[in-house]
Amino acid sequence: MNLSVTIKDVAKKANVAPSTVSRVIHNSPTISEKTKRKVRKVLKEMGYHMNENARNLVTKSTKAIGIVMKSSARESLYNPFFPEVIRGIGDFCNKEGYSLSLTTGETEDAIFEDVVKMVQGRRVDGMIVLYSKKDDKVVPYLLKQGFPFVLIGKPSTNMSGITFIDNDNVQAAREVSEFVINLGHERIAFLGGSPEFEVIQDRLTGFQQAMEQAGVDVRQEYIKLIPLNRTDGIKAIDELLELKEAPTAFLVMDLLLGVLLLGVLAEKNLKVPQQISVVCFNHSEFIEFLSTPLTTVDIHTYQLGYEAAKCVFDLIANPEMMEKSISIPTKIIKRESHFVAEKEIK
Amino acid sequence: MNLSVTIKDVAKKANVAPSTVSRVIHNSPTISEKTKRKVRKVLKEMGYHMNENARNLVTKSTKAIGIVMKSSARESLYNPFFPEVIRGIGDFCNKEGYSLSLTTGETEDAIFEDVVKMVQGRRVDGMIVLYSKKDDKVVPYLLKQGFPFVLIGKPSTNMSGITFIDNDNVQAAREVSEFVINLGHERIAFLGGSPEFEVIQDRLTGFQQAMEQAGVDVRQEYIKLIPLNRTDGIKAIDELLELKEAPTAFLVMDLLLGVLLLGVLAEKNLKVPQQISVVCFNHSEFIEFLSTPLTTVDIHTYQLGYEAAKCVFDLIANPEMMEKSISIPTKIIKRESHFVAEKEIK
DNA sequence: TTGAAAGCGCTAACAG
DNA sequence: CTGTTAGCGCTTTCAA
Repeated sequence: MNLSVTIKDVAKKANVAPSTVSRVIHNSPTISEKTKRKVRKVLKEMGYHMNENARNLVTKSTKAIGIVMKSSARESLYNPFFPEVIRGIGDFCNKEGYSLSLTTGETEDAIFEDVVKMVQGRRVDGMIVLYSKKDDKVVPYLLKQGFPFVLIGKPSTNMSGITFIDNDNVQAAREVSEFVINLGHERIAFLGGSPEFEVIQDRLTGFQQAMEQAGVDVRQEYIKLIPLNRTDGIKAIDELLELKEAPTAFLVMDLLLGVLLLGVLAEKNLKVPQQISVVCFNHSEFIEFLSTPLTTVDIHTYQLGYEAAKCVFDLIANPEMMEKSISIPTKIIKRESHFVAEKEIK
Repeated sequence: MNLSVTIKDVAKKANVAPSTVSRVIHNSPTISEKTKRKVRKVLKEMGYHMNENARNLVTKSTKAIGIVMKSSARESLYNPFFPEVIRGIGDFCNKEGYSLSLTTGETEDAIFEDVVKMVQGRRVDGMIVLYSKKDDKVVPYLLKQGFPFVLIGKPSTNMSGITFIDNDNVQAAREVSEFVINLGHERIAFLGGSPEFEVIQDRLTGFQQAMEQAGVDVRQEYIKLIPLNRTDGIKAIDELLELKEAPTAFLVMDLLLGVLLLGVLAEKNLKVPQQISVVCFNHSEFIEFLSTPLTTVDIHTYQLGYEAAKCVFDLIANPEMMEKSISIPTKIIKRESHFVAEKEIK
């Protein structure tokens, strides 16, 4: 391992004071071009590189931002949200010369400990919390510490002072519902997602609003709020399809449930889009690999991450900044997973 | 923001020397229980927390390990490898009280810069490189620096002194080929993966070995080495299916290609497993959501990450350690995506 | 325009 | 068993 070259070493070799070397590194305007050239030469010759720890110690900044993952990274396994959002955050941080630090805990408590370590240990300048969960300790802690952080998602009720980035899920669901309604559908199913997530509540609201406005009844038996797994998914789908008046269209809350649905429909020989329309939240390039061209709602995960990073930087630069919330628009990516129902055709 | 409590503050309040506080924190046996109790009380009262930067500066360790991502995190987007391997690494690091630091660059050069910053800036104690690519600068750099690192994958040719973790892909492919051959298949296709990846070469070798040993001809037109995307995938699959003697079994190198294949087969009304057998590398829990029960090869991505982390810790603890390589076994997860061909039935 | 000196918060000899 | 002292490598007044 290369013995490390310090500012002192460089200073000695260049016949200047350490402080001068420091100034050259920071390109201070008070240093003559001549010395700068001289010092830079030695810097290069000796292969100098900054010891970030020393710098951080004195500047009290770390050039790193922390990312709080959902308890159990496992949950992120299924869908591309995690890598996509990291990519967004990473891109912005990279531009600013910042690095990323992840929590590694698996349980809620372990993650909380990670966060405390990052914050109190001054390992990061700011944090991005990748989830929003009720009764979670992380956000309240960060809030109490006055530590700069941004939440991706919607803060749970009655918390203020939080800057967050989210989609307008009410609006997105309304739009997509209108789209399906305008195709002529009236028997529309709302499939998937645990009701405890804000996201699902919002989308449900949007769905109901659209239905109401169109004067179409929302039938409770068409609404299936279920956890994201095969068993519950199959069960819900079967129940829906066995209804005397089975739905003609499905609003699916997650791509994986969409895949599941397509499988079941294929088994039952129900053709998409000829017999059933399907629209699915959380677009991913993955859908290109499916044989059925699925219409999806793109929530722009990358943007979510990118904007979150941006906000955290603003917050770091100006800690007294008012909290704000940013809404990332969603977009319907239309493919042929739906048909124009009779009502419309006539 | 909480003004930070330092060891000095605590020392003053507890009427001891800073070094004593430090010793208490590290639970040094040379401190009397009495002082320990006293100091610990003050520690708690004042909400003391270590400043890691200061500690790192003097101990020259960082309690963090760096992860080098593939250029373009985008590539990792499609499959669960990335989150899974991170989970494995993270679990181990968490046990050791280490945190993770990710490269954020998108281009090869940017990533290289990130690595240099991490290494020279002493931001991490060791690194894990998540890919193995020919002509990549990262591994040679780490090697030259004598910096502790572990490679996930197989080092490109003629590099020694590298500790790496990999699957035995030759063996895995041989096994899975034997499995398919034993089902009675002779027209077996090998689908997918750019030939420039070691992984693909190894699997191809294993496939050929198994075929040879079984005395079955390997037909070149059954081997399709293609990049992982819809267009090329569809093209290759179509070509295979249009052969006068189309394959009766497919060895697919990636889950996504498997999904694509299932779609095409369904469209052509070819039943899996009744008419065609499919075996797919890179198992993921995702396959539970597919309607066709696909037989897959589990490469144990989590383990790959976990073992890599372990190795890096060994290397950090003992830098002079001989390089070694660890092979993570693979496992065939049998489902019903294959049939027993006539040869066997008779 | 540059240098000297102090100190960031911590650890680690070395005394006592 | 505990205190004193001297840095780790860097930045930053303050003086010159």
